[in-house]
Amino acid sequence: MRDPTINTQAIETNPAARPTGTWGLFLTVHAVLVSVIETRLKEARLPPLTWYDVLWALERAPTHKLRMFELAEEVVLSRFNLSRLVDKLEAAGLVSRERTEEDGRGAFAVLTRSGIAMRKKMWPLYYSAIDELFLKHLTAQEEVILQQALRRIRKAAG
Amino acid sequence: MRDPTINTQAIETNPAARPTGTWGLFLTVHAVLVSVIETRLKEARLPPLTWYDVLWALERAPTHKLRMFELAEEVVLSRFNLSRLVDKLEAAGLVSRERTEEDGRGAFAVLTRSGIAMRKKMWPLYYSAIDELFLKHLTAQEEVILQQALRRIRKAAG
DNA sequence: AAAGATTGACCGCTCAATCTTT
DNA sequence: AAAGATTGAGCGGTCAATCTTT
Repeated sequence: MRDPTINTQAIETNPAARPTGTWGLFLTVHAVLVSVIETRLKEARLPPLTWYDVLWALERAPTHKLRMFELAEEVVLSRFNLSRLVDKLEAAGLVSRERTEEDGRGAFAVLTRSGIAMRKKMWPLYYSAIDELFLKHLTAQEEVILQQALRRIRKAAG
Repeated sequence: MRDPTINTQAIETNPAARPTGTWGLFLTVHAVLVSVIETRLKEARLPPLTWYDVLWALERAPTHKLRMFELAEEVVLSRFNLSRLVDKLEAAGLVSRERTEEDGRGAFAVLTRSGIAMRKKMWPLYYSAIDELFLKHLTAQEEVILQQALRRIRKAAG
């Protein structure tokens, strides 16, 4: 007997279609919004979202610096090749590297003043895009529900 | 006078933080789930999500074929370089190309039997991942609310 | 000239290999 | 041997230039 939790018939005729289905919508909305935001950042001659991700992770850290492996845990967009991403931020003067004293292997990424300034410069555009494209279309109640659900999903996925 | 709709103070001290905030959670959940699903597909020696996207777009089409520009509209993940993506699917025997008769410029991407078979082969793994990682964590009511909200957001973003 | 599609060049992501220190 | 980080190779995405047909 087949697994009763899965209806094969329905599965084959009604897959995660692009326009229909909650998951399909989730993928589509993500793709569209990120694309629009990246375009706006580019038009304003500002760095991409991945840079913001790193800058903000460092700014949240107590001393504005993190070990590379700690930074990798905080950053979700492009967790790999962090070394090279930090290379670029360093070349742009937004972060600097610091070798650790206690552990010869270790390296810190440290936020510079320019880095703080850049994140603050990016934020208004980023925030207004999030607000206009995303938050404005949710009622307060919907936002609470969505946030709870997303937290649950994230926790379950590890 | 400053734009009263934007509270600069709040903005600077409470940006779209990674762990906090609905938008940050949205980004994180997307990144984590897509990553897990891609890993599972790879482990099962199945093609990536972008291929599924194309295959399913063609399968939805009445005659299992679409003009390239039509396909570009249906597909959301990687809308650009569709030519090369179709190259790969063609090399794998999952789609074939057909020149149009009425318009010498035109080209169709046509789903092959192997293409249909491959989508059907991918779907159970894909579906069970969606179910386990995403749908299972939403109540029926939450899913309805989420779907409505996402539709609204998508419509507004064009 | 404009539409439809392909190609070339560049950049970013991903993974495995490497190097250093513990 | 294992942890921390960097480097090299290859793949995939992005944009502009190109080619053909209308």
